[in-house]
Amino acid sequence: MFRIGEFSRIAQVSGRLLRYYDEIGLLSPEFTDLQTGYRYYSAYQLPTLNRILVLKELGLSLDQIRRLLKEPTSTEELRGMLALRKAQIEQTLSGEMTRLHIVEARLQQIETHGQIQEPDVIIKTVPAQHFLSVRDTFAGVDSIRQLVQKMSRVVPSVISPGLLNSIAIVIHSTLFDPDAIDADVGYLLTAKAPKFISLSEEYTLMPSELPPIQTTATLVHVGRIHETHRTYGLLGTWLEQNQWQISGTWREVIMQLPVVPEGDAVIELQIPVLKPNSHTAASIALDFDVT
Amino acid sequence: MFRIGEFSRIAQVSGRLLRYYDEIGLLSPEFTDLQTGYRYYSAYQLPTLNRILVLKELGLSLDQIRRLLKEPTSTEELRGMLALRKAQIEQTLSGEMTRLHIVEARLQQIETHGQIQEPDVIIKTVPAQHFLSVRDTFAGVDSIRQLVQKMSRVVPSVISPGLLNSIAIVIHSTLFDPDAIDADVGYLLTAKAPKFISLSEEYTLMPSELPPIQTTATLVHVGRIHETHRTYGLLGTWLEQNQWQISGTWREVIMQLPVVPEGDAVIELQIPVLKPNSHTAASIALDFDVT
DNA sequence: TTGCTCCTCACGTCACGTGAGGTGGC
DNA sequence: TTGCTCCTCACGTCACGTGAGGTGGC
Repeated sequence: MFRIGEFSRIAQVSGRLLRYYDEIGLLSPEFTDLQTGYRYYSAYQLPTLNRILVLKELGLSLDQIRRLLKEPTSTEELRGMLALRKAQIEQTLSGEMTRLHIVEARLQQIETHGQIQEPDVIIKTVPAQHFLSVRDTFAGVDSIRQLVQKMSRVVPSVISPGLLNSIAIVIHSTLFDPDAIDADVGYLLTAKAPKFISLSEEYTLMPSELPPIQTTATLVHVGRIHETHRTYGLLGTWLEQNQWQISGTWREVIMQLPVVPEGDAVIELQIPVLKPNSHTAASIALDFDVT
Repeated sequence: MFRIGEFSRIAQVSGRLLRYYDEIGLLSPEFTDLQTGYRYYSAYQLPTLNRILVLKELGLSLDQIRRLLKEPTSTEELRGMLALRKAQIEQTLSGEMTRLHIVEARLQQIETHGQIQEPDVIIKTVPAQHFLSVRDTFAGVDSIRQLVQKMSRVVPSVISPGLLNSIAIVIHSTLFDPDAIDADVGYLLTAKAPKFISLSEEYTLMPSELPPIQTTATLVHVGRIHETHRTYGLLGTWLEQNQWQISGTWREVIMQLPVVPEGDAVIELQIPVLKPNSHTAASIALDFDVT
């Protein structure tokens, strides 16, 4: 019989760990003195402790380990647990790989440019949204800007402001011709628009539903409305470097119009993307050996 | 100005997260109504939030991120943080790889043998230890066993039992010849032995210090003392499969002598090992792409 | 006025590490 | 008797998630 200190030294674990395992019923000492509370472990418990440590190393939770030790556990069940665990490891592996790539890219950039100027691109999912917009082929970025300004003045007085979210632009042109931009310009809504709205003789806002996008890369532009091209450039370069494929209709969500006449707007640029297939984590694991 | 709900929807994070970031001073709303406690965020805070999310994605802690955002942070400092982070990622990567290998091996074994019988090998470090032992060339495993029995009867009456740890055997023979085993047999001690001790006319226990071992593979044998060969076999096979290299003098630590005459002993087998070089995590990262 | 949104506690997560303050064992 | 070991709380870790119970805003 060993007291906790000896047993912990033999197994090279902390006493606290042994007490904790006792507390959660994972490994209790063979005998506990009820008077003093002293725990006494037997050498025959060492294999069990070692099994626990090995399974923990594999990344199983203490709860899973307890179940493995308690019941005789069918082979099927074990296979299931291991397969699940394998999938988990592969996931974290692939996540860590991505992270490593990005960290390395940033380090690289510091070396070459001595500067830190990576754009904060966020990949996210956007849900379906109600939209109330005008579609037209605009003669330039500036005419879009003028329409946006006009809407922001007129629409809130026509529609209950509680229904209105941000102003958004959906760009349909696939080739970017600065003199002929096919786009929808309008308001994102919190609920379905009841009907169309005439803004002027020229423009009528029509209700529609924007489809959801599974993965879209977003980058926030802070600056003049008509000067988003630089930010688009950053976003495009980033996508290329991180091997994303552009896949659908671009959107711009205007979070904030300029507060003072020539001030900064805040616009979220959204470009739908896809990740092209490549190696799986499993195929890589085969030729990987640890240092 | 957005209330917390809107802002959280725009950025696709939970309200709780925003409140938490406010609480820890990472990102506070531009304005807080002191009467109601309502938080109001500005669109101009979106880029900051996105920067936080990106840095978090890289695996930096919120504390590191706060420091990055607060001070203008020198390039040097950032380089340091990223380099540290890179090393961390490579470490977890290599750890996960090992885990994946082991999980896969176990799954493989279930497929082929339908059984689970992997030995619970533990890699650990053993510290330097005081030793009091007899060195001899023994004519067989059984004569070692007899000496061990004799010591366990005689020594505790000669030396204060508080000084004694387990009985251990250090095997010097490099080639295993069952009829001529060069070994030290004796007691591990809790403190330096004051002097040598005569056990009989034939044997005198001499004090020494066993050197520490950085990495040693251990496996616990439960069974007859002289039947450790099967357990050695398991340990050897495991080492081979996991590509460890055997590197030094083997040891056996007897945790428990048989309680009844032909009963089971508990013996920890220790084989010093080294990991031969192979790919580094970095070199692998190069040809890895994520699904 | 009725929902909806926001607020502040406060506990839970996971596997222990780290004291504090007190007692048993040789 | 003096150290050394062991004991039981109980808080801390990290980054929030998840209610509970109550209130502001339109």
